[in-house]
Amino acid sequence: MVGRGPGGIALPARTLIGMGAVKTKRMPRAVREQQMLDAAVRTFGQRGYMAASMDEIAELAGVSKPLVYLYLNSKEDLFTACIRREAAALTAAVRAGVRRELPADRQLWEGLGAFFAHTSLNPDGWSVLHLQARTHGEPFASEAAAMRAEIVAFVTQLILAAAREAHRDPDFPESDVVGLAEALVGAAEALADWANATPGVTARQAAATLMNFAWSGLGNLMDGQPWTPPDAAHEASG
Amino acid sequence: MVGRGPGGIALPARTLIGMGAVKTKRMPRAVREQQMLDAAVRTFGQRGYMAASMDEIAELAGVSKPLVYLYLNSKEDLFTACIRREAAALTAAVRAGVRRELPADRQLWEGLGAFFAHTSLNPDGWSVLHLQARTHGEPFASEAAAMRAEIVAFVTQLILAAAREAHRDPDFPESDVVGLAEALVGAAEALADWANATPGVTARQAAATLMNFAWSGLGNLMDGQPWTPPDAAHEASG
Amino acid sequence: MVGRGPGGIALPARTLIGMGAVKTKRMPRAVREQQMLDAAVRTFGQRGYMAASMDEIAELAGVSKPLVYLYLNSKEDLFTACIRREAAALTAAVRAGVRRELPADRQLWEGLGAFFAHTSLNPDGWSVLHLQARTHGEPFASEAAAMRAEIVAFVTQLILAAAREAHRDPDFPESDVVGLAEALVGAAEALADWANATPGVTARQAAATLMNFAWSGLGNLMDGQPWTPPDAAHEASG
Amino acid sequence: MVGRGPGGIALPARTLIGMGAVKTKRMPRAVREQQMLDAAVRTFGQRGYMAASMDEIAELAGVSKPLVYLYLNSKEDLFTACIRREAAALTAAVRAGVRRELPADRQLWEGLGAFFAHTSLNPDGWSVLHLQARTHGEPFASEAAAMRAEIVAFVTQLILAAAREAHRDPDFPESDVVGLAEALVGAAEALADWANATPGVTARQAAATLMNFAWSGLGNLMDGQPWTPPDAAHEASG
DNA sequence: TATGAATGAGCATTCATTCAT
DNA sequence: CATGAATGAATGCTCATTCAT
Repeated sequence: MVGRGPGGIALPARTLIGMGAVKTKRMPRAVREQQMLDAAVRTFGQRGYMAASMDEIAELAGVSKPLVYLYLNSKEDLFTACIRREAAALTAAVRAGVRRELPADRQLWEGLGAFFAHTSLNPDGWSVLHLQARTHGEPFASEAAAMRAEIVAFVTQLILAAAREAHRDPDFPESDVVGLAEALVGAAEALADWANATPGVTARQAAATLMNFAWSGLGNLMDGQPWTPPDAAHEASG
Repeated sequence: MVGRGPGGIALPARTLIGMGAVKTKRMPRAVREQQMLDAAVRTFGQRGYMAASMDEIAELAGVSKPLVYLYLNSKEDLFTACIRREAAALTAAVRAGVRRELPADRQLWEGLGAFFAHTSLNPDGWSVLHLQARTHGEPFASEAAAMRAEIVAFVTQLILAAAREAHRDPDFPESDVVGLAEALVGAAEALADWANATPGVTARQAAATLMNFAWSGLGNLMDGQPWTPPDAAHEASG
Repeated sequence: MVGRGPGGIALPARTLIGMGAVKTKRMPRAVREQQMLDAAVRTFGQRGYMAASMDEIAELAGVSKPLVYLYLNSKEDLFTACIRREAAALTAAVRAGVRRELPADRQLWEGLGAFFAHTSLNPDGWSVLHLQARTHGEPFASEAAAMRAEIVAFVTQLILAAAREAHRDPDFPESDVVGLAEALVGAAEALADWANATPGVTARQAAATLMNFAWSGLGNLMDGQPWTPPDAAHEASG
Repeated sequence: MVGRGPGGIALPARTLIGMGAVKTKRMPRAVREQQMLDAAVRTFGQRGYMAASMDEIAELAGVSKPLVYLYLNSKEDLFTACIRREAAALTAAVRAGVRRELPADRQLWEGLGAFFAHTSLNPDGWSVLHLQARTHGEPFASEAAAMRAEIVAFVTQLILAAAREAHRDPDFPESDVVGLAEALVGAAEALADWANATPGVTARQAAATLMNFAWSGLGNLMDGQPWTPPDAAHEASG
C-alpha cells in the first residue's frame, strides 16, 4: 500500500494521475521551477508527503533530481513551496469570487462557490493543503494553519457584518463568533471532500447545502424556512 | 522535522508523550496485544504513520520487534488494528453518551458532548482516526471512512427524526439530508481540533457552539434566537 | 584516482590489501564488532576516510551495511572507534616494550623499537592515526592529538629523567623540553614512514638512527662519538 | 563535520578564512589562473581535498565553474597544480633564506628559519603539502614526496658537508645519513605544526629548539653544551 | 572569453521484515 | 513464548563534470 488518490483512491504503484511534462531542454529557471512545483503538488497530493520520492517528482517534472535540489533545495523546502503556492492559489480564488460590496450572506455564498469550485478543480492542491500539510508536522502544519486562519478571519468578519446588517449587536462575545466561523469552515472542508467524492454533487449544490445549514440552521429548515440561493440569472444581469 | 503531536506539535526526536509499559514477562496474548496497540496508537498519533518506526513501537510496548510481528503481522495490519480499535472506542463513547429516547436535538447535544469529551481525552486516537488514517491512502482511508459513515448515518437519522418530530416531511430529498449531516460532522471535527488547540475551550462549550450553529443557524442567531442548551441540573434529575 | 596504500601506493580501484573475513553467520555482537573494526581500519587506512565507503567496509567485514550501522552508528562514529582502538593498541605496544626501571636512554631505545615494530606491522592502523585522523578535521583530529600528546608527555618525562640522571637541572625551562619532545616524536613519525617505505630498513635500524640523532646530536656524530645501542645479547640476559 | 582549518579547526559550514577575489571581468588567463589557484589552495587547505567542492572554489575565485574546468581541467589536475605551486614556493623560500657560502650548521639554521617562517605565513599551503597531498593517494602523494625528497637531499648534503668541515669521513654509510636527514626533516615538520598551534612560539624559537636538538643531541644538552644560535645582529651585518 | 542549465553516478542512512535459537 | 542477529531495498542528498549559448 502506498499510492493513493486525493480521497484515498488506490493507485497502481508507480502511476500518477495526470500526464508528465514533455521533456524539453534548456528552459529558463522560472519556468522549470513551476514545472517542478506542478509535479510536486501532484505527487505529494496523490502519494502523500512521505511516500512521495524526490526521484518520482523529478521524473514527473521531466528533469534530473539534482536540478530539483538546485532550484528547490530540499524535500522539506519543496513541500513548503507547494503549500505556499496552493494556499495562495486557493485564497486568491476565493477572494476573486467575492464581491465585497454585497451583503454578508451573498458574500458567503459566493465565497463558498469559489471555494468548492477551486477544490474540485485542484484535488491535488487541496489534498496537499487539507491533508498532507496538516498531517506531517512542523513547519508544514503552521504553514497550512496560517492560510486557514486567514479564511476563518474572513468568515468571522462576515458573521459580524451580518449582525450589523441585522441592526443588532450579537449578545455573545467575539470569541464565540470565532467558534462559529471555525464550525462553518470545518463544514465547508468536509463538504468539499464529500462533493469531490460523490458523483453528481456540484460545487453549487455543496454551497447551497452549506448556506442552508449555516444561515437557516437545522431548526429553521425543519420549520420550512430554508435559505434560498439568489437567482443566478438575476445575478449575472445585476 | 519528524516527530509531531496530534495537531502538528514538533517533538524532541525520540520522546513520546506518555510513559511506556513496564517490562513484564509472560503475559497472556490478549494483554500483550493491547499493550502493543496502546504503544502503536501513541506512536502513530504523535509521529505519524510513516515516521513511526516498528522499532519505537516495540520498545514503547516493552517487547521485542519479532513479537510485534508475530501478533500483529505487519505495520499495515498494526495500523489497521489501531484504526479499528480507536474507531470502535469513539463510536462506543458517543453511543454511550446518547439516550435514544430523548428528542433529536437532545440526542445531538449529548452525542456532541460525548464526542468532544472523547477526542479531548484521546488526542492520539483522534489523530490516528482523523489525520493519519485519512492521509495515508488505502486501506486505511476506507477504514476511517467506514466509521465516519456510521456517524454521518446516525446524524442523518437524527435530522430525519427531528423533521418527524416537527410533524413535517422535509421538502428536500434524503440525499440533501446527507449533505447536511456531512456538514454537521465536518463542523464537529473542526471544532474538536479547535477546542483541543485552544486553551479555555471546553467540550461543553464546543458542543454549545455547534448546537447553536446547527440548530438555530446564523440567521436566527442574528435575530437573537440562539438555541439554548438544556439545563444540566434538570437533565440529571429528569 | 581513489585507492591508495599506506604510503600512497595506488591500488586497483576496488581491491584492498588483506583478505576479507570469511562469511560466517550468527556471531555474537562483540565478535562482529571487531570484524567490522578490522575491516574499517583496513579500508580507512588504504582508501582514506572520505573515499572509503560504508558499502566496501561492510562487504569486507562480511556483513550487511545495516548491521554496521546497528553496531557502530555512523561513519563518523565508526572512524572514531577505529582511531581509539588503534591509538590504544599503539600506546599499549609502546608501554609494553619499555621497562620503566631502566635508565632514560634505554627506555627511549626500547620505546622506539616497540613503536617502529608496531607501525611496521600495522600500516593501516598507522595510516589511520597519523594521516587520516589528522587530515579530516574534528572530532577526529582531537582524538589523534590526544594520543600524540600522551606520547609527547612520556618523552618529555624521559628527557627530564635523563637530566636528573646526569645530576643536572637543565638550565632551560620545561616548555623548551616540550619542544624537544615534539621534535623527537616528529622525527620518529617520519622515520616510521621512511622505514616502512624503504625496503631493507628495519625497526631496529630506524630506532638506532633516531637514538644516534637524538642522543648524540649531529655535532657529536661528527666528532665520532655516536650513541651506542646496548648489545642485544646482554640485554636479554640482563 | 566537514570544514576544517589547517590543523583540524572546525569551520562554520560555508565560510573560508580570507576574503574572496573581487569579481572583475576579462582578466588575462595567467591572472585568472592564479586567482583560481589561490582560491583552491585556501579551500583545499581549510576543507580538505575531498570536502572541498569545485563550486566553492569557483565562487571563491569569483568565476564560473566551467571556467575553472576550462583552465585547470579537473579537480585532480587543480589539486596537483596547487601542490606544485606550493611546493615550489616552499623550496624557493628555503633556498632564498640560505647563503650557500656559510658553514653547514649556519646554512641549516637559516634554512630552518626560512622554513618555519614560510609555513607559518602560509598555513593553507602547508596544509595542502603536509596533510592533504600525503593523505589522498596517488598521484598527489608522489607529488608531495618529490618535494620532500628534494629537501631531504639538501639536508643530506648539509650533513655530509658538516662532516667534511670537521675533517672526518663519517664512518657510517651514506644510507644512514639519509636516515638522519629524514629524522631532521620530520622533526622540522612536527615543530612547524607545533609552533603554528602553540601561541607564543616563534619561527626563530622553533629553529633554535631544532638546532639544539639536531646539532648537540639530547646527550650534550644534558652535559650543558647546547648549540648556540649565532647573534642576530652579527648575522645581519655579516 | 565566459556561463546558466543540466545530469550520471554514488553515498550515508533508515526501515520493515525475517531467521535461528 | 520470546528474542538477538541479520538484511534487501529504498531514499534524500551531493558532486564532478559537461552542453549549448
